[in-house]
Amino acid sequence: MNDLVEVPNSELRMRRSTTAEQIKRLILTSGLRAGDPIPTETELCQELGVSRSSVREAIRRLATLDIVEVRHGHGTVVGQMSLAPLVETLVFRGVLSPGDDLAALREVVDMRCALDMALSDRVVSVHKGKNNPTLLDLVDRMLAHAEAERPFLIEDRQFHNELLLPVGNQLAVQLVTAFWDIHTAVLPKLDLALPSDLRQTAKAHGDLYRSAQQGDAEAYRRAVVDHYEPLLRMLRVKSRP
Amino acid sequence: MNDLVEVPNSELRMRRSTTAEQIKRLILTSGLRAGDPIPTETELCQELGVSRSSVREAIRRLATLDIVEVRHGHGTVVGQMSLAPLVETLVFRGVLSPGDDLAALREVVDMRCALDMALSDRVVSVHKGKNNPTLLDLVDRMLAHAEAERPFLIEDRQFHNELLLPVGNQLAVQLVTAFWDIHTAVLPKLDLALPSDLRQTAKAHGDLYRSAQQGDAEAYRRAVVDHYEPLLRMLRVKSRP
DNA sequence: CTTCATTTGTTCGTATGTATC
DNA sequence: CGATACATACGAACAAATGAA
Repeated sequence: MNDLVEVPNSELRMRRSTTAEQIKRLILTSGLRAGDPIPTETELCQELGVSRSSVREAIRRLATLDIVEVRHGHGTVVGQMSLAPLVETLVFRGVLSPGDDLAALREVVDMRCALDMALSDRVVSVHKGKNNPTLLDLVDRMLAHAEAERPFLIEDRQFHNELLLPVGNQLAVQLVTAFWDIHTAVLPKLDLALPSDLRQTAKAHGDLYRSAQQGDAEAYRRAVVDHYEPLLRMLRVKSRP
Repeated sequence: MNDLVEVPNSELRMRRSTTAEQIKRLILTSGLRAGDPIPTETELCQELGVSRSSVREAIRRLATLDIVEVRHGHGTVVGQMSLAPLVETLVFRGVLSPGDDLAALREVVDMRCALDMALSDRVVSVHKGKNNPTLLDLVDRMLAHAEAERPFLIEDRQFHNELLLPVGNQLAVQLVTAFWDIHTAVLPKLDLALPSDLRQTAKAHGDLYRSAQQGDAEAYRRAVVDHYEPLLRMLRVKSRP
């Protein structure tokens, strides 16, 4: 009965899951870069031969991955391909807390620490003997905020960003920043008392930069451990009731 | 004519960007886990008070992030929240090669190496003195394939997976696997001769496991460097014409 | 094996909000 | 201010896949 039905299925399968793929290929073959505009929805409908809704869902998919960026009333441009999707996925996994209490968050902090350790030699070598006013200023502001008993999330995030920027690996910077985002997004959603060792945390950042500037890799790695140790200890305690 | 339409605008604004958020909240408040079914599209339309198209686009977004998984003709279930979105984003960034030749791929391989180095102590400690038949078998098969001049991607991927599994950090395993996927997906799409030092690569894997088993962290780290060195060298050469 | 209900996939038409000129 | 182009949203209809009766 259905012997004669020639590949109606695979035909659809080829298209269904690949409307987004076709748009990606179009971006590649057109040599577009981040920020360049891509064809409008109606143009894509004609070029790809699919309906408006399909194009919209495909664009939604690509926008979710930050491969394109939709600007309401203006158009769609090629995106920055950031790690935003990674952040959203892992934040949700963290707040879902799959039975194992805090395991997801602990793994995120664990990886932050591991990344900092892995990059320690390079961080130290690029900052050795140099003076970075931005980092010095950030450390000062963190110390001031700590004295005033106020948090300093913005400075914290920017500090880690600036510290890794000169190593020359964009992906590394983005990964560290992404895990920072995940960490700070998940932590408040779980109703546990924040450590709030503000002074200790601010001081740890100062130690990080100072040891890097002095070219002391061992001291830098000790500062990394000090930086995460209170938080990791709290997570371990909380997760073993 | 439309004077009676009360606040259609702000109402829409509130909902527009949060249809996906509402579904996420529904998953959380319902205490659903990976694999559990979520309401059907029509049910979500009623519960959230939006059209089917909006629900579909929201679900598409969540499916892209692997927060849900859609099964045609069956329904939608909570997803695994894997790192698939990270892989797709970075693969595309890799093949887009933004002017800087091979820089994206080089950074990915660089991060693979950094992750392996960061986890070296833990890998060595969990394998020290133990016998893992799976890893031994994988090394044997890689050596056999190398002798027969055939690639062994499947064994390679599984080797790194098995090697890191016992460290107890799911995220670390997934990150390493994700970067492996990105690396092997991007490399063939750039038309450059693969190194194809099959024997050397197979031998490097044997060295990795052997040094871990013997508890020699220094030897393990040397094996990591040997494992990536040919590829990194090729990338550096190719990118500086 | 067939039939049927359920669910997702695709398409079309229409109306509305939004940004640019 | 209007005009145009674009994205956003909704609803209805039909196609395709799945699973159970």
